[in-house]
Amino acid sequence: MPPTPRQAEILDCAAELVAESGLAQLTMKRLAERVGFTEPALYRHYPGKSALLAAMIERLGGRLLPTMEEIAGDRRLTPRERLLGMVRHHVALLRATRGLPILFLAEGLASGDRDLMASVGGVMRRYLALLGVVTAELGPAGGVSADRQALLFLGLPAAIGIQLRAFPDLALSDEETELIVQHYVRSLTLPAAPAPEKSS
Amino acid sequence: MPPTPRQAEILDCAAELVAESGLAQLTMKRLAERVGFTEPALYRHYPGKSALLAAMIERLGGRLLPTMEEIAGDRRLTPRERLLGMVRHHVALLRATRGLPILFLAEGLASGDRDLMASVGGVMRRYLALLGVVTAELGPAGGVSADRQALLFLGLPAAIGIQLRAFPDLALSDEETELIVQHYVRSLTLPAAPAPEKSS
DNA sequence: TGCGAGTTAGTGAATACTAACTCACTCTCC
DNA sequence: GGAGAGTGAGTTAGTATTCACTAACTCGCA
Repeated sequence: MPPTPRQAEILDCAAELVAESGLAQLTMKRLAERVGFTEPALYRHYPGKSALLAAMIERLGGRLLPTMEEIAGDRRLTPRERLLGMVRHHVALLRATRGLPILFLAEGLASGDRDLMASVGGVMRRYLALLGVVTAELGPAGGVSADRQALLFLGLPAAIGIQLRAFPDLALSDEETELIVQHYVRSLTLPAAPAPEKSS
Repeated sequence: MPPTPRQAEILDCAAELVAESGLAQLTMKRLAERVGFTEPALYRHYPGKSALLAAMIERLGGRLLPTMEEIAGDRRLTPRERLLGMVRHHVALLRATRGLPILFLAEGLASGDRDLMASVGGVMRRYLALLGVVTAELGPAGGVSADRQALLFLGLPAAIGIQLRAFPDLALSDEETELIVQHYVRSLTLPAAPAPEKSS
């Protein structure tokens, strides 16, 4: 069930509003104004706000997951290359959407809304599973099992997302971003690293 | 201005409520019930909700920053050891509070509330500055400048926080956590890593 | 007696959602 | 081809709920 043209227009406006001023500013009234008609008209296109949010998340997932699956399954690439490609794509999506995914996650965490967290969590779990498939090929590193390592590759996108929304003054250029992504994935996929000195 | 005993009691209950069911569930009414009296009585102790939230954040900062400063300034330790200690302490605080810091960050991001984001951002900036002091001693790594590297050490706590609140079923033991922290800091502080193969 | 710390009862604003209506457009039947 | 029914998509006006916050009171106590 792909969105109708009108639904797509609504989703576009909703994403704009959220990118501009956060999810709390996405009220049905403000969204209707942005689209250019009145509040009750929105309910002709979506049965309620949670359906609207779910559609937004599904749309984001559609921009994230298929490419992820493609990269994760590309056996011409080494596991390291695949992880690099996956993190790169995730970060690129974050930057292109001004941190939209992390805003949905933030809203889910802050509100405790079950449905919302189920939508967001569903996408994230599939993402983590894909990472886990690839880290499994690398094997455990530093005593950390493959599926725990997958969590680590969530770390950089999370940090980038936080920077985007909370510290826009620390903006990273495309080049800096690419360097950081490479440095990050490269470092975390080294076959063996020397043990650090014990801390007190 | 340390909190009065009654204020401390209120802050305790507020932290409990948030840990249990998210910041959206922290209403003045529910908080009053939890403390054991009625809503208007709260206003005898805090002039409003934002003052209450600010006090909660300041309290969290008080549990995070002094230890951070101590570790960052301990010149008996190598920079790697200091970073390890700082990340370890941050992660320990997250786990002890069931992800409280990331919930405040999430609320700030989702709500777009200026005052709240100023409180949260203030603590985070001081944290990032301390990390930056230490990464500066390490010098640039993989073409990433010292202050950009500081962002990276936000990545693991962020990932751990997300796991705590969004995927409690993936809970990490203390031992696993310590291994992950060590692996993470160790990997990201290697003096030089071989370049990864270029991805298409 | 004055004050700190509670109470009851209530206000106003914001929000998701709804009821009932209008109106243009299309399809059908003659 | 045109009258009439049905429908999709908008409108105005309103409801119920939830929230932070307040006014005005009570009560125990130094």
